[in-house]
Amino acid sequence: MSGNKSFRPRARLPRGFRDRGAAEIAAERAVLDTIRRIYESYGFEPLETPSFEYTDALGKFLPDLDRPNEGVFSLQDEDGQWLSLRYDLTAPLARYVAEHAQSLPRPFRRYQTGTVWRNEKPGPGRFREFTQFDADTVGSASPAADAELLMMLADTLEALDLGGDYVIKVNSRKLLDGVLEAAGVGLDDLARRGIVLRAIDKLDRLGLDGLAKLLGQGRKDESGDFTKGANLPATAIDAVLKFFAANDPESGRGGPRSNTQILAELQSFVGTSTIGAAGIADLVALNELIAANGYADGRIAIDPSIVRGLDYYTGAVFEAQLTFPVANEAGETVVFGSVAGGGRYDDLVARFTGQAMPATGVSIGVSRLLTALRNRTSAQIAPLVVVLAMDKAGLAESFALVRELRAAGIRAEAYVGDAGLKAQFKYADKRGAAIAVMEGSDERARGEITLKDLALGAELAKSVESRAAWVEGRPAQIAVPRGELVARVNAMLAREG
RNA sequence: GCAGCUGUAGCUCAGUUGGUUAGAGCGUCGGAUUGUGGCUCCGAAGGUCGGUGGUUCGAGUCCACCCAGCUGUACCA
Repeated sequence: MSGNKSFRPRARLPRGFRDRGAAEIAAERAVLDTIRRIYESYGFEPLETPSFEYTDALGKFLPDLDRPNEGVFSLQDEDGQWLSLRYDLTAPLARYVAEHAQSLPRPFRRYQTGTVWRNEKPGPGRFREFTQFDADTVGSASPAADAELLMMLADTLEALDLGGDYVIKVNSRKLLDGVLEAAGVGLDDLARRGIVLRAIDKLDRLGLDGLAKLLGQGRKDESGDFTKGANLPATAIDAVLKFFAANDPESGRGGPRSNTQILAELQSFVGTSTIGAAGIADLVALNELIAANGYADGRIAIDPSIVRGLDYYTGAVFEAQLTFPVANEAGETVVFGSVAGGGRYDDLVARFTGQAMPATGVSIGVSRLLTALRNRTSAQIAPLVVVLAMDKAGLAESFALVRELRAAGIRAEAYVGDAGLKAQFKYADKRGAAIAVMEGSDERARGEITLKDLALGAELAKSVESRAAWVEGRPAQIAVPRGELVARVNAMLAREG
């Protein structure tokens, strides 16, 4: 590289990764603070774990290959062991609990936020590096633990001003297993079960027709790509389709139906399946709790078509979807996944310990949520005062001025560039500064400073016609005694609101 | 991975049936104005026309392959 003088690296970002500026950071902080406030009010306590874990602890080794799955970013440690960047916060939690089970209270309820990484193809609202905010309850098999998380998620989304713009859909993997069992798909037929579950997951996009094809021979999409089907017998396909036709919460018999109505009709579809009956019992218990607390008003809705991709889920599964269309930078409406999800993963800790340890959790996709809200929210940033550099003699005094302002709790900076005054004003504009402070030789001689209200000045500039008048008039600026700096700045900021 | 669409200045785009030196707006920088943001005027910088090969007297324009981006789809262990 150094041998080739003409080489210049192209300044560019790896795909799926993003730079984030002041506005987005402020917006994310606001969201994180809100979520944290709600989670803490529920009594969850914080936990942090490292970005890297041993790949086997994440369960990301390819079967029969001494190599991590491509979906995680991995590297080999000096001793040859594989490390991977965490792809969610749940697997590290399972490792943590397995490592410290003896000393933790049970149920153990913790929250955690942080960056996770997935080496996948990026898309709308899908990044290779993003922020999640999780809460989990480990050590309780009770539907009360799931219900609590659902209600807390609803409270959180409300606190994020999403009231009326989301729905949390709940299902149970046990229920799905029961339906499949009743339809003749054995629980041990993992490959076929996977295909069927993935097909069900696409019901909202493909409809019953698409689902029927995926359960049978397969389906060709508009682009001509063929997706292999599950090759179920016709009777099984009928049974599954009937189940979803009857339990579509949207279209079923004219409008959305209540959780109780849906639950009442589930029984006939699981037949004699024990696991199916258990799934229904879980959902009934869960619904009683949320209904008694007023959350079954459409915010939390039973929806038997919710599956979730991760295969470690064992019981309740849920996801929060936004109910308004999301547009990309080009203004096109785009297919946008759920902004939060979760469920019960009763076997994840036992992977390490061999001891049963039921657990359930929820995860908010903070990055995706921020993308969806991009055009709806703008976080407030404290106003900025810039002290301009008039001449070298005043530099030390500039720093004295900003120190005074900061001591009074005002965000202030001294201009440290070397451009002329005109450029300094442009700089202050670009920074979005509220006030510029000037103390040149004229002011010093009189023991004064000059304050300029930049927002007001910009307003007044619209009605100024000649440059001479604009310069001479010096709109929106006043000379005040040096000693009144803080008081006058505060007064000016107060006027801005 | 599969498919469709799109690649021309920092950004948004124009560029005729292939024809001199590839343009505009915005933005950037400088000046008019050596201590005042806006408006106006003047000037400047900024381009491997995504890449390679081909057709042609001549290619930003036509052809082939490749690359990248977007969107959808698949996969997401």
